[in-house]
Formats: sequence, C-alpha cells, structure tokens
Amino acid sequence: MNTPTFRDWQSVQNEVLRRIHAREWKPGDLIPNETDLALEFGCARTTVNRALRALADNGLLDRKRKAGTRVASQPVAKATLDIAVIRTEVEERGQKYGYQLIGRVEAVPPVAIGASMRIEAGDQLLHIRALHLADDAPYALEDRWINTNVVRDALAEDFHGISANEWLLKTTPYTHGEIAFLAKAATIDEGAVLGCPPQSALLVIDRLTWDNAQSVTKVRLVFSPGHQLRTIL
Amino acid sequence: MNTPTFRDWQSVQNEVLRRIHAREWKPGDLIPNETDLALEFGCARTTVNRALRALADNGLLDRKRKAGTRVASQPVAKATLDIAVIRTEVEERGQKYGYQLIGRVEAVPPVAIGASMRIEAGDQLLHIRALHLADDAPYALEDRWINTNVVRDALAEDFHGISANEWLLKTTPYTHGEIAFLAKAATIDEGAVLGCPPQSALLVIDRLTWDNAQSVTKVRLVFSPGHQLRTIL
DNA sequence: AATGACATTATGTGCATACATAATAACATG
DNA sequence: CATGTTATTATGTATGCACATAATGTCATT
Repeated sequence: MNTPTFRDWQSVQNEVLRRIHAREWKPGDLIPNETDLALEFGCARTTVNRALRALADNGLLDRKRKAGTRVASQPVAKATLDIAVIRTEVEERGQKYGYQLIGRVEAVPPVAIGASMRIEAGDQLLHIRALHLADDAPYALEDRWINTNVVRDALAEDFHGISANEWLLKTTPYTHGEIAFLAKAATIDEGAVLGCPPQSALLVIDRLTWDNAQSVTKVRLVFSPGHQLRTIL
Repeated sequence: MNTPTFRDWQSVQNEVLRRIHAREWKPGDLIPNETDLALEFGCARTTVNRALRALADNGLLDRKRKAGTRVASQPVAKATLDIAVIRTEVEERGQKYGYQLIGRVEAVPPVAIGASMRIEAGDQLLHIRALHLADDAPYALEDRWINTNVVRDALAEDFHGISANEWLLKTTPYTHGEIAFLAKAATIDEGAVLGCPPQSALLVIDRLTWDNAQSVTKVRLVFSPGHQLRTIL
C-alpha cells in the first residue's frame, strides 16, 4: 500500500474532512498534532496549520494552544446570510425592482428607539418610511431612523430617487452592527401597505449600525408574507 | 511625523479596516498591491497577504490575480448565525432546558417532503415530533423526518431521553445542508403545543441536511412567539 | 483587423526557520 | 497538602524565498 502525499493545504483539508465524515476522527476526539500530520502528509507544518485553521474557522475543529486540536463535539452550523442592498436582492431574483417613498420627517423618536440608539433625550432623528417592490408587488416595508448628528448629508437628500437603504450603504461608513430576525403579525397599517390582511405572519429584520460609539441608523424591514431567507450550510 | 509600523497581520488588518471605514479607500477603489503595502507597513508580504485574505473572506475586499485588490463595492453584510443544539442554546440563555417527545412513527412522508429529500416514492421515513422547553415554557416545536436508509441507528433509538436534534448531531455526519428562515401563522395544533393562539406569527427555521448525495434529515423548528435570532455584523 | 505567442504582474501558495504565547504538567517549597 | 514556580508542549505567527497561476497587456504575424 502506498501512502499518498498531500502537498497543498486544500488536499490536506479534504483529507481531514474525509476522516471526520468517515468518523475515523469522531466529534470530541483529539487529532494528531500539526508536526505529526505534516510528517504523515509529507508537507510542511505551515501547510497543515493553514488547513486546520480554515476548518477551525468553519467551526469543525476546536483548537487550543498546548491542548491540541479536536473535532468539534458540537459542530455548530454557521449559517451565513448575505444582507445586500434590497434593489440588488430583487434584481438577482430576476424581478423588476421598484421603490416608493412613503414618508420623510424629522421627529423625536419613541423612547425605545432613542434609547437603543443612545440619543440625547429630545434629539430629533430623520424618519424614513418606504416600500420596496418586486415586479410591482410589495416586497418589503422599510422603516428607518437616521442619526442626523452623524449622517449630516442625509438632511440634504430627499430619498425620492434612491432608497435610504442604498444611499446609506453607498455613502456612510459604519464599523459594526447588530441584526435580529423575528416574526411579527402585520399591523393594520402594514397590511394596507404590503397588501395583505392584518395579523398576517411577516418576517422582520431589525438592524442597528454603529460608527464606533455613535449609532448611524436603525431600520426595520418588514417583508411581504411568504418571504424566506435561504442559505446553504 | 513618524510612520507607525504594523508588525502583525492583525494590526495590518485593523489599519486597512480603518482606511476603509474612514473612506480613504472607498468602495470600488483599487488598493495598493501587497508588495507596496508590505513596504509601507514595514512587514513581510506574507503578513499583508494574511490580513487581506482574512478581509476578503469576510467580504470586505474583492481580490483577483493580476487585477489586484479592491474594496468591495457592495459591502454585503454577512450575518453569521450560529445554529447550535437547542439544549445548548437554551442553557446559554441561562434557562433550564426541558424536552418532551410528542410523537415517533415510521410513515410515508407527504410528497413535498419526499421529493425534497429525494426519497423513493413509497419509502418510509422516521417522523419525530418533539417540544423543547426553556424554564418549563415552550421554546420550540421540532418536526423532523429522518432518512432511515442512511441513518439506520435511528430506528433503535426511542428519542425519549435525548432529542433527535442532539442525537443526530452527535452521531450522524453530514456534508452540507440548506437552511431557510421564514414567518408562519400558528396552526391550531402548533398553537396548542406552544401555548399560543392560532394565527400567532411564529419564526420558523427549515433545515435539510445531506451526506453527499443522500438526504439525512429534514427538520422544521417552529419557535414560540417573540423569539428572535440575533447576531452582530 | 484579427489572431496567437509571449511577457508581465499581482495574487496564491509551499517551505524552512525562528520565536511568541497559552495551557498544561511537573516540580519544589512552605 | 496547598501553592507558587518552572519546564514542556502545541498552536500562533512573522519572515525570506521560491515558484505557481490567472489575468492582462504587448507585440508580431497573417
């Protein structure tokens, strides 16, 4: 029997994957250290390191200095959802994108919004409501508060020709954000705008983005009934 | 003015991130090549490569051979959701986990299920229904079909002491899967089990996992009203 | 002008080496 | 026996070098 060699990190990764899937290395098992694997595979330790690191990034391996590398006992599946500009999202589905501004006002936000955005009490934010359409049918309702202390240019934009969604992504940097997915019954108003009965179950995405310590914008996207977010594992 | 040096790949990454956030390098811009950056940062090209590769993995940079590296024009936010074992999920919320098997039968699945799992018509699958509890309150309803042609051992397991969710992750390898998030109105039955009115808006996760060309299991998790999936960007 | 050969360039990767760092085990000391 | 110190070990990473590979540009030939 000839032992095949695994020269590049991808084939090392594949071989490790094979052993995990074949249960030669079971969840929780400690696998040989990098030096030994490098010897076995006939490559440099660097190459093994690259392969194992990639697998650890994907959650399949747990690595700790000195403790060694073990197969993740709980292979936490990481579902990566791409949150793109809505226009792009619609167009990639092969549908015609449409956009309608519903409202644009400066106002003092509800306390819950103000608090989560860490705004001074009484400060005004820019409140935008808009409807995104796919093939002329309602796709998603956008309800957004923009921190005009941070995004000054927003006051000069009327958001008629471009959605706040797209305008912000194009013009405004942010450092990090929080996102939440939930289900919500349609209010009467939402039902009217989205063209569905009140109480319909709707998928909602809440997002809050920050530029360092300052909140940039908080947005709620309410999708039309039946909308799904899909991805592969 | 002294030009600081960036010795390790993390600080190189941070500096690149800073420039992107500060819009010194704007979306779509071509950034200097690795050799030049290495020179500027006072480190090896390998180190720059490591930093840029990591950023490209996160979708912030687009890299092509010869063409160079540019800031992603569509900073597609990638929301990574960790889909863990439900017991772990509950326990990490600091709540007491509970589990209740509702039903376990072998049956021919509805055509939609059979088709999506690519099962021979008429083949039986193992159908499991169970309720997961957090602090004795309903947390999520699991409705699962297991391909017993692939997961033979499942027939010997009664799923009284351990949920199919956890048992499968522990015992059954899979190569890939599909996952979908959606909102759904509670059926009368779901309302009864979850202790909420019918028509309540519920968050649902559908998952289908494969071991190479064979389907392993298809599961629908219906969460109690108000449940949110959260993550950071 | 179209075609194909070839050079150029930026990223991609492998390797040997060195040292850093975290976690653990072994040991010594009170 | 408890506790703090030290040695050991496996992973983490920086570096210089070499070569691979993909994409592009250049140039000669027809």
